[in-house]
Amino acid sequence: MSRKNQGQTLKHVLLERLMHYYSYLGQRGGEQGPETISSAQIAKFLNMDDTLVRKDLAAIGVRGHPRVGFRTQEVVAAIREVLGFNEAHKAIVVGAGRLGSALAAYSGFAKCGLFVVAALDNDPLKQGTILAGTVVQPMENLESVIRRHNVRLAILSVPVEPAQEIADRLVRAGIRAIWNFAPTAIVVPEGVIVRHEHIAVGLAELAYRLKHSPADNV
Amino acid sequence: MSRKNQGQTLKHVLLERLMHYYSYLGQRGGEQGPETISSAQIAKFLNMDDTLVRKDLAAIGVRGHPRVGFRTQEVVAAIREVLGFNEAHKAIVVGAGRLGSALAAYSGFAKCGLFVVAALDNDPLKQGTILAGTVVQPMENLESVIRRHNVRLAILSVPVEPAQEIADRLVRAGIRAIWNFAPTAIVVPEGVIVRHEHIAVGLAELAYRLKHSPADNV
DNA sequence: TAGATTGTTAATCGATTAACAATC
DNA sequence: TAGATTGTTAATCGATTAACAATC
Repeated sequence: MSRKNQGQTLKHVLLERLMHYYSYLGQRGGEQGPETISSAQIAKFLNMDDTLVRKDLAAIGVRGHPRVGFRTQEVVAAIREVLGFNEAHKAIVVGAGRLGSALAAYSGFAKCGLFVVAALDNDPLKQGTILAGTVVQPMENLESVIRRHNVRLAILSVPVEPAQEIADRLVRAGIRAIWNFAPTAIVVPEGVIVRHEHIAVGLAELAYRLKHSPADNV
Repeated sequence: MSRKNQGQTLKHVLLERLMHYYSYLGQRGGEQGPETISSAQIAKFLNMDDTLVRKDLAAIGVRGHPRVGFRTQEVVAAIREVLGFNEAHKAIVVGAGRLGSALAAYSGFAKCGLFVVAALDNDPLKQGTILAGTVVQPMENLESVIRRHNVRLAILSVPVEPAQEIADRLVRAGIRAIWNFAPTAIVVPEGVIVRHEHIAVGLAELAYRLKHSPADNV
């Protein structure tokens, strides 16, 4: 029952901004916070233009109120609806190394409707340990876990070498989307969603700014 | 000794694309890989327009060769130079939880000139353990470690609650840039660089696409 | 040479911002 | 009411793409 955003596909950058609004509003108090917020307040916090905030919110069907601003709850609800946070997504974490276990245990995902139902690892030492409320399972169980929990999303946090092979296995097992934290590109058939999370990308900006910052004249 | 990019500040999106070129070329073989590459090859892999690749490379002063393409080594060298990967950056990891230790141990940073020289945590159980080749230190040592190693960059991976306070301490101790993995905004004085790495942002795109993917008609 | 590929100008496209009327 | 804030059109700006001449 989407509001008014049928048809057009929302742009990547818009989705990101919506997520920033969402997390700002959450941080600001959510249910208990102020009941309304103006586009200017949001814009100021996120260092952007208030017109753009209004445009974005209009794009997902939220209407503001002159002199009052936007009702926080309406904004939050609309973003959740548009981003699909209302249908609880079950996910498995494949590869329970340091990063994988950090992701499995990350509590912020629940606010976005993401629930890690299982973690798997091929290291016998990790198997059987408790992570995110469940027991770490051997890789052999991959297919059965996916089937049993009807999982559509996999968080891939294995080393580079086995990444592609495991991705293939995930796809064969019916996984519909892969959130890839392995620092390598993986190839999947058309129709399967992949998002490559490239942590070092952030370093490009940091290193560049560090190099060019005024106080840098050694 | 930058090539020809004096004056203008490179845009965020350009920096990101440079990083993507860099990691593609690295993945493709670096030193041992093919000696040249065409803008069309890069563009195809990254799903973009080849003109944009040429524009980007021209912007950082790399010249291609008609009929031949770009010399891989020249491109790599120019990106390293522009992004500041040639001056080795020392970093500390503050908060050696799962995410922090994953970051401290991540081997991909070295290719970008980033070296983690120490990790700190206030958990006595973690103190003294080995991480990234060094001993995890108590938080009391923060200032002395920064001074001793002349560290300018801090990777912040502590819980939300103490994040701001620790950030303040980092700034007072002379840290010039903070790479913030705590899921909360932190405030720093002008002149200090902060990059907030917001992992859940990626989820916005994934959840949205999962919701709107064609095969989703349950 | 012919042809592949670059480099660059001009055209297009889309996103952001400015301006301001509408609203409560 | 007066004034704060939205909603929306028009203007601007910048980024991407198309076209094509230059080059080896």
